[in-house]
This record gives sequence, C-alpha cells and structure tokens, in this order.
Amino acid sequence: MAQIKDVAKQAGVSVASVSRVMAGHAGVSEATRQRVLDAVQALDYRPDLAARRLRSRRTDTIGLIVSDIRNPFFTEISRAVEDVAYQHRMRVILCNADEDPEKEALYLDLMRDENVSGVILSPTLPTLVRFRSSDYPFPVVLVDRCDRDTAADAVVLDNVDSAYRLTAHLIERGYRRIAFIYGVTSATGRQRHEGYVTAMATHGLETLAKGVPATVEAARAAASELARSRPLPDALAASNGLILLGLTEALREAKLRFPQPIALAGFDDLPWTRLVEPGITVIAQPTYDLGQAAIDLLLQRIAHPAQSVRRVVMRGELIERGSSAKRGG
Amino acid sequence: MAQIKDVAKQAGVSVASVSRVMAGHAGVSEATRQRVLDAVQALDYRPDLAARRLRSRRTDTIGLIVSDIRNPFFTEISRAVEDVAYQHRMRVILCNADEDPEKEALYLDLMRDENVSGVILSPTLPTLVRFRSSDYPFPVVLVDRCDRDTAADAVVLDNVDSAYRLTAHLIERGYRRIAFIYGVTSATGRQRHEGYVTAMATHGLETLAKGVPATVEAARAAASELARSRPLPDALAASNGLILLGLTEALREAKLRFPQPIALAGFDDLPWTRLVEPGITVIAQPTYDLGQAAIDLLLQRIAHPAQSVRRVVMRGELIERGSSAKRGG
DNA sequence: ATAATATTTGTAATCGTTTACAATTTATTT
DNA sequence: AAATAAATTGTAAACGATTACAAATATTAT
Repeated sequence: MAQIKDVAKQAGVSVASVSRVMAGHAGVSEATRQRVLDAVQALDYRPDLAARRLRSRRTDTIGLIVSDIRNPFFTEISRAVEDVAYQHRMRVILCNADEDPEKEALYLDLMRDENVSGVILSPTLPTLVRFRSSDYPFPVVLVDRCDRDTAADAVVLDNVDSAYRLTAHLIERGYRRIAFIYGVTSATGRQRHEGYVTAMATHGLETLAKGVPATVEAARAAASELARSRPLPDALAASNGLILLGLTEALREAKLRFPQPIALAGFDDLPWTRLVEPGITVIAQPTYDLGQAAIDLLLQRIAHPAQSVRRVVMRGELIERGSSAKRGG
Repeated sequence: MAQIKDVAKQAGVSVASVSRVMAGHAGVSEATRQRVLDAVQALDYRPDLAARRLRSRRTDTIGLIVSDIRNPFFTEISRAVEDVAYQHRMRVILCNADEDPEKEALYLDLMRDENVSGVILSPTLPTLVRFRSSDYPFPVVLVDRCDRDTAADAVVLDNVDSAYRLTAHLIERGYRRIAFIYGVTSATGRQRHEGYVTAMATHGLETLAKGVPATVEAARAAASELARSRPLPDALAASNGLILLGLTEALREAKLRFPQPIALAGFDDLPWTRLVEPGITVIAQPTYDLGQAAIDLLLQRIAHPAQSVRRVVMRGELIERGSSAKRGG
C-alpha cells in the first residue's frame, strides 16, 4: 500500500502538501495540487484512516442507539441516518439497547471509547429522566423520545396532539367506550396517553386506558382481557405499531371483527395495516424525515457546538381506513 | 483523559506491562497485573482505539453490505450480525447498496479504506458472477445469495428445494395453473424459479413464470396483468416477501379473494402474512440463524484464514395457511 | 529597486498505543 | 553455589497520518 510519503516523493513535494491536498485545505497552489492528484492516482493512494483519526482526533463517526432495529420505525430511522451520514463521508455505529437502560449506558460508554463525533439516541425512560448533555463528551440528539423539559436537541412527533386527533376521530365516528393500550415504560406511550386522556375528557367521556410493556405479547394479552370484559369496549386504540399488531392478533383470535363489534386504530402506518380487511386507521409518522432531521441536527451541532438547543416537532398524519368506519353507518 | 503512561506511572510499571495487561496477554505476573488493574480503575483509563488500531493494524470491525436494511429479511440478518459482533467486541459498519452494483463496489472500496477485519455481503447478480475472494484484502462471507460454483464462504437457504416444496404443495392441493412471479435480477429469485420449474415439470404441468424487478410495485403490476388474463391462473406464488406483498395488494385491488378464485403463496413469513385473511402460506426462512451463521463463519475465517471454503445451507420451512387450502375442498 | 506583505512550501514534532528486542529477575538443574 | 533455562519487565522504535512553525517564494505597495 502506498503511503503519504510515497505520494510526496512521486509528486516531488512534501508530505505536508499531500496532506493539505487530500484534506481539501486552502493554501496550496493549483500546480502542486495537480501534481499531487496525479501521484495519488498513479499510486492508487488511500489515506490510512486509523492514522488520520489518531492524529486529527476526529473519527467522523456517529453513534445511533435505538431499542431494536427490527422495529420498523427504527429501521426507517436508521436508513435515513445512514443515507445522510454517508453523503457527508461519515460512518454510523448502530446499537440495539433492547429497552434496557444498562445496555444503553454500556453503549454510550462505547461511544466514548470510539471517540464518536456525535450520537443519536432514542432513550428509555430512566435514561431520559436522568439525561444531561453535559454528561457526555460528544453532542447528543434525542430522537422519538423526549420530555417537555429535557434540555437537549431533539426530533419528535407531536405525540400529544396526534393521539388527541386519533381519539377525537374515533369519538366523532360515534365510538364512546374507547380503550387505549399504550406502552407505559416509554415517553411516547405516556405522551400519547396524555393526548387520549385530554380528548376523552374534552368530550366528557370516561377513560379506559391500559399501560403495558411495549411488546406484541403484552398487547395481545391486554386485548384478550379487554375482549372478555363486559360491557365490551367500542373501540381499541394502540400507542404504537407493536401494540397495534398485538391488538389485531388478539381480536382475530377472539373472532371479533372490526369496526363491528369493535373498532380499531393506532400509531404507525405499517404495510399490513392497509392489507388487513377493511384496513386499519392509523396515525402515520414521517419516519424517514424524523431520522433525516435528527442527523441534520446532529451535523449542525457538531459544526456549531455552541448554537442554541433546538427541538424539531413533526406532525403525525391521520389515515382513515375501514377499521374506524362510522358506527352504525 | 488518562493515557497508558499515566497508568504505568501510577502502577509503577512500564507502559509495556500495562499494554500487556489490557490486551490480556500472557507473561505478566499476577502481582503487576493487579497493580495495573488498580491503576486503571483509579484513573478510569480507557485505551485510545485510534492509536491501538493504527499500531496493531487491526480494527476489529466488520462490514455488512446489504441491499436495504428496510427489507425485513436484512433487518433480521443485521440484528443477528450485530448481536454476535458486539459479543466479540467487534463493531459493524452497515451499508445499503440498493441493489446497485456500483454502490456495492463503492462500499467494498470503503471497507478497504476502513481496513475492516472482514465483510458479510449479499451481492447483486453482476457482483456475484464476477466475485473472486482474492480481489479483496479481507475475508468475505456471502449471505443469502450465492451461485452453485462461487468459491467463497457462504450462508444460504435451500432455495431450489424450498421453491420445489412450495410448488409441490400447491399442486398437491389441487392447483394446476400456477404462476410464479420472481425477482429476475437476483440469484435467489432465479434459484427459486428453478425449483418451481422442476416441480411443475415433474408433475407434467406447464410453467407460467414472470420475472420482475424485485420491488412491490413491479410485482403489483405483474399480478394485475395476470389477474386480467384468461384463463385466470389457479394460484400465484412469489419468490420473496416484497413480491408477495405486491401480489397481495394487486389481488386485493382486483377484488380477487384467496384461495378462491385464486390461491396465494410465497417466501418469507412476515407478520402480515398471518394477519391477512385467511392467512398466507409461506416458506419461512430461519433469518436470524442465517445471520448468526454468517458472522460465525466470518469470525472463524478471520481466525483461520487458510481453512477450507465452507457453505452453510439452511432449510426453509413450509407454513401452510388458508391461502392455499385444498381446491374445491 | 526595496520593503512589506501574502502566499506557498517544507521540516519535524506529535497523536497514544503495540511490540520487537534486550535486560533483568526468578526458577530449575547440575 | 554456579550454570542454565524460563519468566517477567523495560526501552525505544514503530504505526501513518496531521499540523505547528519556520523558511522560502511570490506579490503588492512604496
């Protein structure tokens, strides 16, 4: 493998000049620039990244810590982050923390070891409540999950409003006993719960909410229980895609069709929500955009460490389908 | 940040001893080992990875190049690879090549720049036919896609056999005009097509196969066309999950239910195949296991560069659901 | 033409480890 | 107890770039 000194020799210049050309720095004449470029080409020279990273103390790497890449929401986020990162010649280290605060801490430690330029984090609730940017030697952008008063760059959905609109939609369609099954351990679940509660209260209805661990199994169990309760709820709403899947499976098992005797709605416009007859009403999240906004924000922060803290809030879009058709209509 | 020399001073030993202890090398007395460990603890010393990588010429990083992480198949693969990699204190660089040979080449080049320890690759057809291990300065394990005569470590499904079994199942259920829609640009699509053709021929049936780009849209278009053709096929079979989704959407749109007037089956046991009434018959791939086997193989290869070339073939499992219920039964 | 300034170039130190090799200490054999 | 072998330790040279800083050259102003 050719090294920088080989290039320097070939081009008849010093290693400093080669380095400057490679880095695209100013202050090098067009003549030498061309000679260096020719030499680079001739020798097929590629700078050694390890050496560069050691000396320059920059890794051009960012960390992405999510609960599980298999969650389609995070799959899409990760794709967006990687797209933008590679466009900026940065690398991404992806970590699955499995909703486990200890793993989260472990991976954040790893980020320190890797000397990353920045981190995008979707924190568990315990990590979120304790979160202080100053605890980390790198900038952090929160994505998807964030408290009202967390002092950190963040990109999130308008969770409270979206849940409000979803609930109001069900009410408007004539449903009254609306049960809300939500992930109690997550910030988003709680915020969406808040939107649900507000909507129900505004319309003078009693709430019927059930917090569960955010897994398909837990949601299925909760829905099975609700399916056996009397009086039966009119409608079931889920705070995210995983839970919605659990509800759908449970209703199917209990042979309860929707919208009659029970309507169904939830978060996340996954491919199957369109396929399951007669289609499931959902709040669609602009997932790719959320990821893109997160990495954009992080890159900005890396470039300007002192800029003021930013929060990007994106709007969820209600997609009405058959599962919430007008009651008795 | 504490450096190795600080630790050495604190422990009253040389930097070499510290390095040896950190690397877990033999040939250091228990006494100094303990002193070093104490000093490390006291100073919260973490070795600088950039320096270590420069000097040792090892990055403990592996590359994973797939078409698109949003394909649930690759999502699962990537999760498996990351799980095992982190267990071995290795990092993963994930790349989405979007079925584009040029991007693939680009990313393989990037892997060289990163000086990775090895790569797991799911190649496009053009890359596969040209593939020679010796073209790369790192070991490569192919996953999902591999030719009969490619001389490289690989982990794949028994594509031909699985497609044969899926087709035979439809035949056994009484279907005769079975159309096979497959990804013509991929190695797996072609192999599965081969299994389909063999099964049809064995049973003295005429084939009705349609190769398409492996996208939901292309599959939908192909299925719409088939749905308008006369005589109508008895059954539609898809060579992968994306195509199966396209077929399902097209049938839905054409208001054709399954299994009557048209049966449906395909590859990949995605969550929605269970939910769409009356359930879709599929070949389930042991996806996580495939990923795990790939990284296991790669780690072995890294440890023993000269060991003989290995191929791991895993069996697909037929899951019978309502979409292929006995005809007229 | 000279001085002052701006631009371009080169030299050499530096980033923080690992590791070859030599030196030392400890254990074993005679 | 001396000689030999084995185990442990330390010294210093890498690894291959970047980047202060100084030196050289080119440009502009007087």
